[in-house]
Amino acid sequence: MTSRSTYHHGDLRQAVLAAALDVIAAEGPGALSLRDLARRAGVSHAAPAHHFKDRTGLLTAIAAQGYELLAETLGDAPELSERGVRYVRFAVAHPAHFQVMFQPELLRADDPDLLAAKEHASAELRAGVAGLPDVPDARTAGIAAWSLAHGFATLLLTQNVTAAIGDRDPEEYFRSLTGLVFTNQLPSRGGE
Amino acid sequence: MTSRSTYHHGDLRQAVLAAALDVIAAEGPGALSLRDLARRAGVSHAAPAHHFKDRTGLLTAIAAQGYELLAETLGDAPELSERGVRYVRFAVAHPAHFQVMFQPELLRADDPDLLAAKEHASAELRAGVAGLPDVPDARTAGIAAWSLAHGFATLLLTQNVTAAIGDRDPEEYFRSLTGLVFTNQLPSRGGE
DNA sequence: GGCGCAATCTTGTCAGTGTCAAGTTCGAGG
DNA sequence: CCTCGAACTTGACACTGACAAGATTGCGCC
Repeated sequence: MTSRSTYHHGDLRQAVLAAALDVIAAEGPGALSLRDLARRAGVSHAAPAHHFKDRTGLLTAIAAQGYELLAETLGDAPELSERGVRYVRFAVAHPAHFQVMFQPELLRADDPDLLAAKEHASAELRAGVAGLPDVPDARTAGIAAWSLAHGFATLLLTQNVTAAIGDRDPEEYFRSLTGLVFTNQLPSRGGE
Repeated sequence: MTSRSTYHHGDLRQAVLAAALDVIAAEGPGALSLRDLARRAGVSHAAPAHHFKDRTGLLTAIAAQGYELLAETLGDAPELSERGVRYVRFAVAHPAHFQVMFQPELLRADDPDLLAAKEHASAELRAGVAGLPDVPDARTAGIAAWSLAHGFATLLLTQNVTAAIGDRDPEEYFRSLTGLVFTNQLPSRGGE
């Protein structure tokens, strides 16, 4: 893998993407170095740039791939709370993608592939609240659900709830979270 | 400000911190350059290192300051939902701090100041769910509330809900979110 | 089959960065 | 006044992203 007889690598794009995901998952996007990725793939220092143009280009490609994966993961989940679980599942399964997707400064916001993938995932998210009964403001409800899932996923990946969930499965724990919320066991302003 | 007669700057630490916050808020932590901060303060390129040791040291100092500011902002809020609003308020008022606080790879996790500040803020968060009536699992309820607030704050700062809230005040919008959640207007699994 | 061409990869270079080491300036406390 | 340590400077080194120009290769098309 590191040595190669042919002049052309054959699948450099995929190799660089995979290596980048490893680095990001382990040390964050800031530790990403195009030259290091080139070394890992056994090519010259400028080879990756040919496929991604930029460091920003690489990160944008990762984000786009992430939105596609998210859309896939959400897939055809039957109802809203299950979509939340799927959202958490995605974050756990693809932490590097998740991290990059939500740091706009790292990305080329007007990239066509990114926009298309984002819209794709966005449609899946919206579908979750589309047929909800007796909800006055479906859009706000959707954002509430998104906030809950996104917040939990973020806190999970940043090691901020590891102590609380112990060795329980994150998805399962999130199910109990939604259970609490959806059955109104969180009191409001003094039981209003 | 850029020119200075004395050999000593006088307040370099604060100057660098302030400049760093500007840069981070505008272009993210990745755009941070110690040499650039030195230029802005009108000192030599290695001067900032004397106060923060590292790039990591600077970011750790920012995160610690952030947790102290968060603890202050949460302050003596009366009840849980109001603490959520305060949490969002903090994120909007101090976006640079917020961003850095939740990127562990950027920080020196064992820094004493950081740990102390984090514990300080954590205590404030816990206080919000301390005296909740008739909640079986207060810890889980706290994480649910934290997830909701944190998720909304993150989505807000990453421009993912700007379209939805329009020109409304983020805090006010979040209040309506918690309203939805706490009054159980989000249906569960088909009305179970 | 082989020719040309464009995609892929290499080599070389430049400015910019973080970090370390060693020297310089300054001010406070004895 | 003098010393000593904190604050800052100067210089250096390895590393990085980006660009330009050249080498190599596989593939389509005649």
